Amino acid sequence: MEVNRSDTATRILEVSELLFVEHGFEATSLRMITQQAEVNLAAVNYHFGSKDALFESVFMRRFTPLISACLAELDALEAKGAGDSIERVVMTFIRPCLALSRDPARGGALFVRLLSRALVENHRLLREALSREYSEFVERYTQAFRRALPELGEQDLSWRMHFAFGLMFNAFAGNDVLKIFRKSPVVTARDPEAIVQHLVPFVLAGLTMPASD
Amino acid sequence: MEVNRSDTATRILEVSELLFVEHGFEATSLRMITQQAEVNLAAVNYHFGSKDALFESVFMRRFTPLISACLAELDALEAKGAGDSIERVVMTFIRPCLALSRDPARGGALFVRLLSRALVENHRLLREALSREYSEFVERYTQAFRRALPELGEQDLSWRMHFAFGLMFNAFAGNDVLKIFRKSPVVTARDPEAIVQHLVPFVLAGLTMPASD
DNA sequence: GTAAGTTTCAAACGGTTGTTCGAACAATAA
DNA sequence: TTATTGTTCGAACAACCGTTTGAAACTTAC
Repeated sequence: MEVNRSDTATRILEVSELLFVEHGFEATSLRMITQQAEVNLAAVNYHFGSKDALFESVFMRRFTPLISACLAELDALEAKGAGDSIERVVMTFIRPCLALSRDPARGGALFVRLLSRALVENHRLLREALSREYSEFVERYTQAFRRALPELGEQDLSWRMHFAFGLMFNAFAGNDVLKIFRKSPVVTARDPEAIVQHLVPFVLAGLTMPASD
Repeated sequence: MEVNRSDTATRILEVSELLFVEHGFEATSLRMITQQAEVNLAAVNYHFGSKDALFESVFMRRFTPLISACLAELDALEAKGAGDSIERVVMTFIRPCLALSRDPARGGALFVRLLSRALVENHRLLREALSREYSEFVERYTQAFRRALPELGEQDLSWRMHFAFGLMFNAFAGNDVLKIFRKSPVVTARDPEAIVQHLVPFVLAGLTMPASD
């Protein structure tokens, strides 16, 4: 039956998202997942086929809409002829991330951490899928950045995009490298709006400084 | 005998460093390590006690000297009265990282990736050890940044340090989030000097922009 | 009602995990 | 030399892994 199927499957998806973020893919066993989701052990293989396929489902469920939202914002910006404002281009990426972080079910916020983890872990299950299906994302943003920062050479442009996206991904993922060294985090507030309020000027300062080459 | 012991133990350490970076802690089995290091399976438990303890040894072997080197540079800078130059303060962190990245045995460069992985994975084996023994690191740099950027409020200062260190850690770890989306990396050169050349101005731009609060 | 199709369930599969053990070996010291 | 200590080795341990299976339970359609 459709309702039950969906019920079990999405319960698995949600618990998996939580556990994958908390312990990582390898350290999360199907038994941990199915116990916490209160479903039978065999349910994962029945509904998703394998643990690997489950991970892809968990990931893509959030990732595809996020990428689409960013590109849609970029489309809209360029349509109204405001594509040469670097701040606005940056915001087309920030806003969908912000929306995810605000997800009332908290699943979205979790996912940003999963995304960041998957990227630095260079996950074997995602390497092909990402470069195959989402190279458009990078191409589009490279174009957009080039247009909004016309005074930069290709070298400068590459480096600054590299730093800017790394910074933004990590900021939303809440990867506070300093927090880990001491008991109380440097920044107590995890409020996504507060992040953006400080993150955007920082990123823009780096992006708009005078060209080096 | 001392030579043999060290030989086996350090061979384990070096292979582990490589495999932990490549596959992660959980996905690296003792059998993979001992096979590649050409030592007996039981050698790990004999020399290190457990897989967990091995990880701590692998990590601390590089981490402790790195932190010490940074603090020594900071000491030297303040001793010669140049502590109010934010660029020089930043460089006291950059230079030891750079030295690690240039390690001819390549172990150092690998470690920076391991460090970054461990930080975003928030490794259970490191959480306590780091905040227990290395809070001095954060304290010292917070002081140094506060002195070099006196016009900033505490809020601004926290955020900017948060962004700056996240950026620097990721840059040295070579976590190119854009690279993953397409076949050829945005930045082909992995040359540490080239990284620094572009990284430092970017970080300084964010750190020195006008205060927001 | 019966039949067909879908989903759940307990149990087991073969394989791998980290760890332990005691014997074998090597090296040092008396 | 013998005794002692530190190290290596193969074999085994119990526990856990992802996956499969076939029967039970349930839902839907006729």
